[in-house]
Amino acid sequence: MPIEKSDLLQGTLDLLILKIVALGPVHGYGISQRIRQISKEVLQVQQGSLYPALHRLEKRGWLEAEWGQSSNGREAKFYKLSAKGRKQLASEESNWNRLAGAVAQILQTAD
Amino acid sequence: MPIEKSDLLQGTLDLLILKIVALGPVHGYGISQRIRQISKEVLQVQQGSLYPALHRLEKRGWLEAEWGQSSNGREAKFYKLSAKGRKQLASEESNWNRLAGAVAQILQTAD
DNA sequence: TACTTTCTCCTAGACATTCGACATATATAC
DNA sequence: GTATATATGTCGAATGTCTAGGAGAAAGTA
Repeated sequence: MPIEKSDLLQGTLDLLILKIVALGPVHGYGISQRIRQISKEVLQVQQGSLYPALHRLEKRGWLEAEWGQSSNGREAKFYKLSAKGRKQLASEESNWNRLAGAVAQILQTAD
Repeated sequence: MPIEKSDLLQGTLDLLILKIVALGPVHGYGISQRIRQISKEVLQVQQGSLYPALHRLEKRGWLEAEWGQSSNGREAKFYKLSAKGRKQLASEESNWNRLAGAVAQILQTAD
């Protein structure tokens, strides 16, 4: 019964989405599945977080959306990275490394 | 001129504070200094984040506070970890490792 | 046929956290 | 006497995430 903490590290959702989309066009539902799979069920995006995030990223010009057909013939909105999005991803990735590295430093202070 | 992103990874502030306090009694101002120093200026806690966080952690019973004198003779509120706080730190630390590891996995997906 | 699950999109409201700006006071250095 | 560093705090706005809903179409099961 230990309370399971949140399914994400706050503030990393945009980064995760950009990274997944960078691998090739995907629809929203597919993004959430891939995040779960690649992270071996550790990370999990709720739909109420996912779709607002996608709209946010699209509005900022980092993602471009287009309706198409998913692998089983259903309508789905596919996202791909824009040039701006690629830059943003690089920036967020290095920022993550900087900050996560710094947190690691603090956690490693001998005690 | 690239916009400097935030000074913290959202959601890690409690963990950082607990970890610093675990090293020995400190006052709030000292906590923010140590976080900055150990992280080599990468992480920085704003006062508007720090004090509410300290009160929050105290209210939850993870920190205990006591007024005393800082090294230069001024009044300062010193915090130390409670037993509950030690457990919480352990839990947050392992949670961080889990989640940060999962993020790393996603960032390492070959592309 | 009817029922359930899976896939796919979406929004609204509540909640917690963080930030920027402000307010206050003492000690030290110039 | 004026500025800087030390020290604590509050308030309001902005942001992001979650819970809890709603919707429909396809596919699998009874």
